[in-house]
Amino acid sequence: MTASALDLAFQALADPTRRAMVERLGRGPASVSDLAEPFAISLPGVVQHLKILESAGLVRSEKAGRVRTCRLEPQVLGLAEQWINDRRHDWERRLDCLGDYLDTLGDPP
Amino acid sequence: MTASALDLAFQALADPTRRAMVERLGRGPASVSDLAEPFAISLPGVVQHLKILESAGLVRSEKAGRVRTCRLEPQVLGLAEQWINDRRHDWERRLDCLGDYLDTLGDPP
DNA sequence: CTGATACTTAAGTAAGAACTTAAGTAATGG
DNA sequence: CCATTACTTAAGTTCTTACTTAAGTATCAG
Repeated sequence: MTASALDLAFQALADPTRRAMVERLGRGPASVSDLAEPFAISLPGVVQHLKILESAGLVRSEKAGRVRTCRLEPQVLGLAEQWINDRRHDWERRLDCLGDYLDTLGDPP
Repeated sequence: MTASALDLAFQALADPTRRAMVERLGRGPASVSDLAEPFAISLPGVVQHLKILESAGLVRSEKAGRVRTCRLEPQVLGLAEQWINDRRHDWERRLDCLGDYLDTLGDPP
């Protein structure tokens, strides 16, 4: 099953380590070692998380010399935000309609 | 590892079947059978998805007679949206600072 | 009462996720 | 050069997830 952009984005954000990495990258670019520093896990573990973030399109990285520099890529974050926003709007619109309906009941001709 | 509210929310939203269920519930309450109808999976499969949505706090359900009615619970959706929003704001603020810095370079006294 | 309907419970399986350790390679600083 | 530093690759383990089928238990309609 080829996962959609939203599948990959939400899946990537579901892990606390990966969310912390995204939080770090929100404050500016970082090397792999920088990203790894706050965590108690091995470096290959961090790199695996990074790969998941990259294949979700949330992060981009490039290597210069022996240092790989990672940066946040905000578009996909926007896509996820938009999906949630749409759901909430659906829900709010429904409450409005219900309100209108209740108004008609309490407001006879 | 006890998962946080955001872990549970993003994990729940990472599955396309569950997102479709949330989309459906955004348009109004539904029974378990209603929710199951669009999908090619078994009813117990649907109920398992529903449990995940409920324990993430995204959906609430109650049983009347033999029918369980499910509704969207928008607060946790708001929590997830807020987290994403915060990351984007961090990122945008950084670009602003960079812009200011570049302005000072191009604007000598 | 009886047979459908609407779930519910239990148990099993196959694939995926999140690590690990061990052993690389490839730049750099001295 | 040569030892660090900064990753990279490979492979193995364990836990979780997303299903499945089979066999329940309450309702409700006639």
